[in-house]
Amino acid sequence: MTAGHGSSQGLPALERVLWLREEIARHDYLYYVLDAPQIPDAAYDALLRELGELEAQHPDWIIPESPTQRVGGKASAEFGTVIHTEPMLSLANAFTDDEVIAFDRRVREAIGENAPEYAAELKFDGLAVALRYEAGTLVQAATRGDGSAGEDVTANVRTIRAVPLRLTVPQEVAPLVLEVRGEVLMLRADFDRLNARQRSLGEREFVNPRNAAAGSLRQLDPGITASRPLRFFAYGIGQVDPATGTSLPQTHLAMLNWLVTLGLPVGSHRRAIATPAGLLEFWRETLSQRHLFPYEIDGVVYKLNRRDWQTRAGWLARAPRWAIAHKFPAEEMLTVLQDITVQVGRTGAITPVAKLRPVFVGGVTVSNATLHNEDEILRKNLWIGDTVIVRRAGDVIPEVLRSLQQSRPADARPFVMPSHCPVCGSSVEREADGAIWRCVGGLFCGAQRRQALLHFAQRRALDIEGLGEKVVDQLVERGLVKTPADLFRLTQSELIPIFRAKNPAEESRAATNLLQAIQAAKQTRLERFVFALGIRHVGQEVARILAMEYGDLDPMIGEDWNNLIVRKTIIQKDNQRRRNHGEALQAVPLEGIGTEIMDSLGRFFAEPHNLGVIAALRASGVQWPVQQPVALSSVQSIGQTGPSAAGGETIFEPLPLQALTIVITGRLPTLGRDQAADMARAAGAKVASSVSKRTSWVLAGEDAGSKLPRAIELGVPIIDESEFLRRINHG
DNA sequence: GATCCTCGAGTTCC
DNA sequence: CTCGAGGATC
Repeated sequence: MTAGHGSSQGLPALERVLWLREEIARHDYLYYVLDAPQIPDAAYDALLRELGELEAQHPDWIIPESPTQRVGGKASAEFGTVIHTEPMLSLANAFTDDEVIAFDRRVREAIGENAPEYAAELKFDGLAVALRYEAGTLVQAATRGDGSAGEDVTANVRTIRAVPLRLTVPQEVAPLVLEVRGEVLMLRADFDRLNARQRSLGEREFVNPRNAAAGSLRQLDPGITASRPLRFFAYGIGQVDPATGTSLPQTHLAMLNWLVTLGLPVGSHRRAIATPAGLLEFWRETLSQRHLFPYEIDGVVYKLNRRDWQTRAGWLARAPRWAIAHKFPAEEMLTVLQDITVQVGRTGAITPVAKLRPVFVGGVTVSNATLHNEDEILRKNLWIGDTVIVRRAGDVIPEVLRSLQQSRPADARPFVMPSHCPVCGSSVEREADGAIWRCVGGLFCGAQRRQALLHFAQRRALDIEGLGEKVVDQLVERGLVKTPADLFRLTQSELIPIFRAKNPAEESRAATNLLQAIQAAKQTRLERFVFALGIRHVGQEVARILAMEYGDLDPMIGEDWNNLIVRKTIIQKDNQRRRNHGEALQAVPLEGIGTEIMDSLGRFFAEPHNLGVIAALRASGVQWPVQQPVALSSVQSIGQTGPSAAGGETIFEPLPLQALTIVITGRLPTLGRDQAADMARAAGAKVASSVSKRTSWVLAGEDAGSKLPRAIELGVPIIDESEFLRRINHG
């Protein structure tokens, strides 16, 4: 009879707790993995409640893997960073049958096998995450981030009931380390219910299940995540310990089956396919069933099934060569073209814009779409009032494809290009055979002045942080700013009313910040300044060439541009002759800058108003380091025809990327794209903006666009950032 | 004059 | 990202 209180009552209770935990995990498995629940939700909730009550009586029995511990955890100030030991790669995309057939051909060539088998599965439209299990217990969850490092979302992922906190194998035989990769998403039905709840609470609704899932997973308070109905589906593995690695299933599909046995949900629509025709058939079949799946999918994925062949096929920059995502076509929707308005751009270009009855397409609501120019409207035969087909081209920009002529209403009317600028009333003109109408108002036109200011302040120009559309509109409206030079005369008291806020301290802080940003922008570089001026045909590239060749602004202003046009034309004609005769060529001034651009420069610098603005800017303290003019044109390729540099007193150390032309695409893991471009140029390379057969190689990062398939098509080598850095450092 | 390669300019939604 | 147009070359 000694103190039996704890043990006599405790032991059966402990057994009950252990049994409840196992039972709940079993029902989670039945529900989320096998999609075959055996008990009603109410019975499941009763089990969970009973467990909670027992644990409340015996807090020392609580373990982190208990299903009651999914909810809760405390909110954090920010997410930690997780480095992915094995980078989380993205997949190359295919949009057409031909691209899939080309993929199959490349795979067969790469592995030297004629009839490889593929695993075909769904491409979930959610967020990629990596789950790390150690000895069978979930220890960490991370988002993909940029592929090499993501955010630590462990507390949030633990609340997702489809994610097992323990793998369903005895601890002794569980893998030491197993990183499971998959997608977190929200079912369409759950999404609808969540939005209904948000509506009734007066909270903001989510635009689509993907955004809802992303927003829910990135909550700093895991309690909120717990209240959101998230799901998880595994589709692959990342890091594993060496022992597990050697005993993994041999094929991708077998590995997915193995993940199921570990208690992980895997999409059920998957199969082995032997031929490219079979892949295309799978795609068509899945597309036709798209709306039967309870979640959103944006395509299907094909992977080489045998894992040893995957290794043999290898990796290409940041995507595996042995897998491809075959995307579904952009969704097309019908809506009404309610009106066509026009916008006035920086150069006065009048651009017609379609005003659409808002339509939900490709995951967002679209109400505007550019129509490019008048000819485009005529070509597509669009009338105001027409029913039109809209889609999101690529993955972002809305596009009006065509109108349904048969349903044109009686009161439909054609678009008429306005004869006068809608903003300033100046006349609107179009060059002889140009496609674009322009307002001739120049800086008299408010729209052009506004755009000129925005251009001046933009990141690639003087980079004035905080000077965006709203502020510029206010400044122009209040008559505080007419030219860029006026920006540097602004005072604190003038700015305060612009940042009208409830709290006066906020106002003055915002004003101070803007003044500081303007102050900081005074110290700039010549190429930025020349670009910022907004001279017609002078973009970043031309501004760079000019800055290099002239070293300072005054020689540009002083240049006799009309004369240079004539001189350059003569030299080019003469070079033409020399080329035919095999003679050495003369250096051409300002390579890449022809008659039109020079004419534009000449007219800009001849305008007293422009010179006045430039003078005022410099007087306000805008300055740049003056460089030694570099005669770019004299060192470029023309000298190579003969053995010219024979005598050789001056031996130039060749730069590591000398004479290469490279193209940069996608998001690089550590470098900014501009940063990488500067490094490449410093190393002697030319950085081009599009891929051609003359491109030496393409530096590709995450989410590379159309340049990557183009590079593959042209057989241009593709490298990633680390290889890029190696080449820069070691030549 | 034709062709290929680039760059400039404009753009949507959150 | 896409289209239009400038520039170089044959």
